[in-house]
Amino acid sequence: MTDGSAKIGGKITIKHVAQDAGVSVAAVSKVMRNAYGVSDAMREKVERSIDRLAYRPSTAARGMRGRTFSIGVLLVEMRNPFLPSLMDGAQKVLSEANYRAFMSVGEARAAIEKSLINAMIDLKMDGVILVAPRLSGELLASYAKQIPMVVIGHHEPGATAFDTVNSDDRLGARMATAHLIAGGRENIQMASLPRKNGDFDVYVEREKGYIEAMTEAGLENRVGVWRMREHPDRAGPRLADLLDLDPMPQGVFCWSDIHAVRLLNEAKVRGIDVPNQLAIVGYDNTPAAGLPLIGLSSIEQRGTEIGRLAADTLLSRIGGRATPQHILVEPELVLRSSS
Amino acid sequence: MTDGSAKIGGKITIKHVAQDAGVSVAAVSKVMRNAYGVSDAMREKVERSIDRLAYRPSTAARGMRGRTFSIGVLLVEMRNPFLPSLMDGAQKVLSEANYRAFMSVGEARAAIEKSLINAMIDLKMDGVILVAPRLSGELLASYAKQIPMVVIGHHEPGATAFDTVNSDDRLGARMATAHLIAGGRENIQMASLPRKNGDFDVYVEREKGYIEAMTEAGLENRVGVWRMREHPDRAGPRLADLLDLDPMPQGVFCWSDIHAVRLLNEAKVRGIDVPNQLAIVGYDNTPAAGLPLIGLSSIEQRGTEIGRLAADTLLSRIGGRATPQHILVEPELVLRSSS
DNA sequence: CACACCGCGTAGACCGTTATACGTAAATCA
DNA sequence: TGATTTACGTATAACGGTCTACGCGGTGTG
Repeated sequence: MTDGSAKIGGKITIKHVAQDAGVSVAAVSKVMRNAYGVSDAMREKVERSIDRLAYRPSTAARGMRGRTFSIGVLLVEMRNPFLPSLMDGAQKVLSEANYRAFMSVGEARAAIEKSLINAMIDLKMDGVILVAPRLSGELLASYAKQIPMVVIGHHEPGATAFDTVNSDDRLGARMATAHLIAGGRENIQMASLPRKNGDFDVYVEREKGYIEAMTEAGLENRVGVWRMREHPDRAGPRLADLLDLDPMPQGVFCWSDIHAVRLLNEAKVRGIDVPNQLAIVGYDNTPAAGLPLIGLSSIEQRGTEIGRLAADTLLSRIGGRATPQHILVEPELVLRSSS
Repeated sequence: MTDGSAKIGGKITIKHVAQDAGVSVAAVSKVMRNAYGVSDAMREKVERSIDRLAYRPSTAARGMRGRTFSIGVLLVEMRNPFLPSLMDGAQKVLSEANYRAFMSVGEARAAIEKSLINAMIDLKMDGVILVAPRLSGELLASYAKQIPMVVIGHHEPGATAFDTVNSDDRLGARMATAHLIAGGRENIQMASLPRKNGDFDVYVEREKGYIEAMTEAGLENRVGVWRMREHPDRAGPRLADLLDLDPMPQGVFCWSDIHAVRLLNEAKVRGIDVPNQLAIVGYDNTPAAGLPLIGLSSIEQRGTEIGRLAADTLLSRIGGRATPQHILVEPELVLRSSS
């Protein structure tokens, strides 16, 4: 009785339900969408049939006219330890609203990102959340015309076609830098990335915060942004070269924990006294930062909160909101032994 | 000419292409599926129209009769650092075959896993890859009847309805244990998990390997499997309690780096001499293991290879293969300072 | 020369749902 | 009581593809 009846004759469809309940197909559809014009008696009949037959509507067919209740999440790349908490927050909101999230990885390459967004549109997903996309703001806007969209990790408060949710990266960087300054340090460098085309990337915003904090402390002439190469085999300065500077910096603010952890390792291996000779603060408060052997001070972005807000924002955009929304989440400085 | 024509009148469909090329809708469909019965002349005409109009077929509509060229990947949870390399391998194969992968997270809860697999079926995805699902083999088999399926991290070589790809976890555990024994140690414990319902989980297989290696060395009476609680707030022994045993183990083989790294940290914090007083070997060779400050010996599963094989297997299953396939990938011991 | 066959292209049913238009009976109003 | 409205169901046209069946002109075969 609980199941088994569904097996014979392949997938069971809305027609079978209609037949079983002795009503029209349209009636069943109405019940499911709880549309206008169904009596309590009919609703009950239909609902009984639905779970007697263990009926599940085909999302694919649904997509041709109505909603699919699925939303796409485009991730830069999977290795970023910031993502799990972000997804936790988003999933919670989405699943409560009966939506399912499907993620894809863009590998930080624009061509792949484009093809994946297209694929999500073609699957008739109801909306997309993009995390730190490489695509230009212009291109994002053009996609946003085709599908409701929220972007995380992309600072473009002027965008009108889509919404954004971000950590207040500038504030976070200021907090980190100010903390290093408060420790009596003056020679403080920032480890960042080579400037790419986009002015909307998070590290750009963090650089601004670093510079602001230095300037406020009257250290504007000590500002130094160290743009390390991203891949070992590319050209450009290495992260570890920071330690060979003469004089060696008293403090380093890293745009990301990924690099901060590596720098901290290198420093300790070289026998540098952290934090007395060199203090380090990272960004993201990744799990590795919290390991006692590492003990890296870092900025907590509150990823779960960001994910939650992004999902909320997307749902309201799907619900019809047309006025853009750009949210900043206040970060937090987590102090450990590295500073 | 390059674009812009597509804008007016909404989404462009197969009809527009047919009209533009001056052929029937069926003809366009044939060209796209490169089905039998199209002349070179027609193929060319149609293809020109397709990219003149920047036409992309609706996956949703396609799903109602044919393939969607999308496959679903169900992940246990996102925090497992083994996943990115796995996905790298799978993505490569899939994208070469013109498939797109969409991931969802089951949060290690059976109910969520079920609902997500259903969602993937309802989206008419062409196949699914499950990573370390919590579902029983029986349930997996019933889903496998509805959709081509490959399971990773689930040792059930007797399964016929679906395929499996796994690291040879038993061998890996033997290698790790044998290495600890070769260092002259006899009191070697294994840190594992509480036994759950499934006998197919990877840690069960790793336990077998550990016991085999101990037995082969004549240490069968020294076998000790330490089942730590999974969450801090649950009942059961803590991981760190291993260090309070009297006598303290000379070596610990951890079923996963996640725990090995924590144990190593705890040991060093307590001032225990690693590896002389206590040697540790983990499993997964996660990025953290490779940090100089950590230096954890670990078993490399070769996730990329596993992902690659899983995708290959799935594609051949989609292609019609009916005979089950169960693949084991040989792991590798990576030695560092912890052992 | 009648016939089967092949290559190419089209017509149209079909997939499973949504949503609009419409019919009918009961309830409300003047 | 006749005229409107209201409530509830159904029929049916989309939606955007796939795929089977078939038509048609040209070739080879007996």
